[in-house]
Amino acid sequence: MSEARTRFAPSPTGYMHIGNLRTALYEYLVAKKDNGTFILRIEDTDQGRFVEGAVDVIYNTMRDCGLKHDEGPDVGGEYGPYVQSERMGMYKQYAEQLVELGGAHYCFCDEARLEAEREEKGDSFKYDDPCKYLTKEEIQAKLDAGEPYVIRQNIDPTETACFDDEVYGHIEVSCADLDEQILLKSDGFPTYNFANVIDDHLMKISHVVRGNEYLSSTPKYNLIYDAFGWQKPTYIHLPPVMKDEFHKLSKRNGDASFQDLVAKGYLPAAIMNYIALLGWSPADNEEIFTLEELTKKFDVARISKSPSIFDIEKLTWMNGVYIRNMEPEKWHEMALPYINNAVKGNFDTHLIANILQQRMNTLGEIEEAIDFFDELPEYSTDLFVNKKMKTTDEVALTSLKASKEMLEGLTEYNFDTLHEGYLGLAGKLEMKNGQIMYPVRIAITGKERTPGGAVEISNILGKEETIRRIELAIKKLEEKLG
RNA sequence: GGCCCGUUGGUGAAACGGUUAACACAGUGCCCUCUCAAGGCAUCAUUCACGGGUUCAAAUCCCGUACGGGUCACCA
Repeated sequence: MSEARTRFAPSPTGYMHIGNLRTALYEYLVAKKDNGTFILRIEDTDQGRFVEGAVDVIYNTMRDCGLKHDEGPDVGGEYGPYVQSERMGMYKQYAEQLVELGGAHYCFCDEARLEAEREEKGDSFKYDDPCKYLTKEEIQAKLDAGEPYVIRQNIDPTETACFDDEVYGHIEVSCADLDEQILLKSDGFPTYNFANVIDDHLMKISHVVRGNEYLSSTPKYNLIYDAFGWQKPTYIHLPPVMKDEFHKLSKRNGDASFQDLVAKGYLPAAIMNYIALLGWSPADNEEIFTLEELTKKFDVARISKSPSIFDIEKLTWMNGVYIRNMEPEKWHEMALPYINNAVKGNFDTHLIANILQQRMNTLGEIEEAIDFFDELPEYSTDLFVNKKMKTTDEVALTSLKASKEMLEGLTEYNFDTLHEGYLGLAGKLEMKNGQIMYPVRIAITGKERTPGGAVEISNILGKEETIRRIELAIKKLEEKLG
């Protein structure tokens, strides 16, 4: 048996849905698990939806996610072209061949009339095409007369169609419930379903991995494979990714796409890790893994059948795990643009990155967290009063004055001397650490909550600025206390 | 409406006839602590949509019901 070949076949719409991306991931995993081939095929035949630059979005997303395809429009391969619009000429002959083989027939019915009939009969409409019963001569005559036609699938209503899905198991339907759908349109181009079957066959796709909305049309696909005498692929249908109990995740509803998440400061690796867990679970309890580890762990048998709801909270947590696990240098590099955006002053960005790494869940949280460095925000002296820290205005004033003095006396100004200095003060004044540190931190940041404490932030701000801000706070408190 | 699929806590989920129904996120409480995080500990489903059945034994098998989703285009 040859290796697995899977394909990801997105339409270039300009963004990547999370659900689509998960499908791509699973397709990649199914192939790679087996040392197989992962193929990218662009399905761009929906002219109405054509968007400039959309194909690049697909390439970029896949590259960012580490989903490297082995064959595709940009990398080539022996089963091209990999862009559907470049394949349009090749389907007609297959449709005609299918007619020869008895799997389809010419249909000359008027589209408008059919539409009206459909309208009239409503939901229960099932078309019994009179053209099926045309004789060979009648058909030839119409063809010769240049009558417009479509090619429609033949389905014997007395048969039963079944297949075994790797996820959903045995599926069986009566052919009487299946529509004889159009395979080749009157313009000579294929319908999506037909093109799919032909492309998958020609590209030797061994495992068709796709959303479960295709579950009910799969028997029809199989009938086509059978009529051609082609080998049917293994089917792996996936449960949908939902936004809530009732709705699928979709861009139409304004739900987050991959690009949106990245823009909010989520890491591609974390996104991939998270979505791998939507509809699949590992045999052990590990939840954090690289694509490579995932490839080893992945097992189609553990894909679930029921829909799963996309939970941004868990993704956020997981993204934080990725940030915390990062090499400090790497994190600095990644956070730098955000830091530079929020802080223009001449501060040590490595130190800033350090205090952020243990606290940020997304890159998007950075700017707000460090907005006090450039300029001390307006703040109320009420902040100095904190019950848990056992601080009052008076306590704050005392410790700030002492801190100022201590700072001015420092010859070496770094984390260690600051730490020692502030703690020494607490000892000397017989105050709790918090009674010194808390007021100082408020004074130098003007914020109730900050990444990092008094020592860390004093160190980053530098001696002069720290003292200046403390003096300001002293003045404020003295004014207040009279 | 016909057909197909699904249903374990707020969320992702494990369990594949016998467990006190894992684990993770979120929540709650405590600890640690110079704030916030991070980290540590604890807590959070007498119950697996509901009703029958099979079995010594059912979340797990069978049948119904309810609810939800999908699909029935010369769209992809």
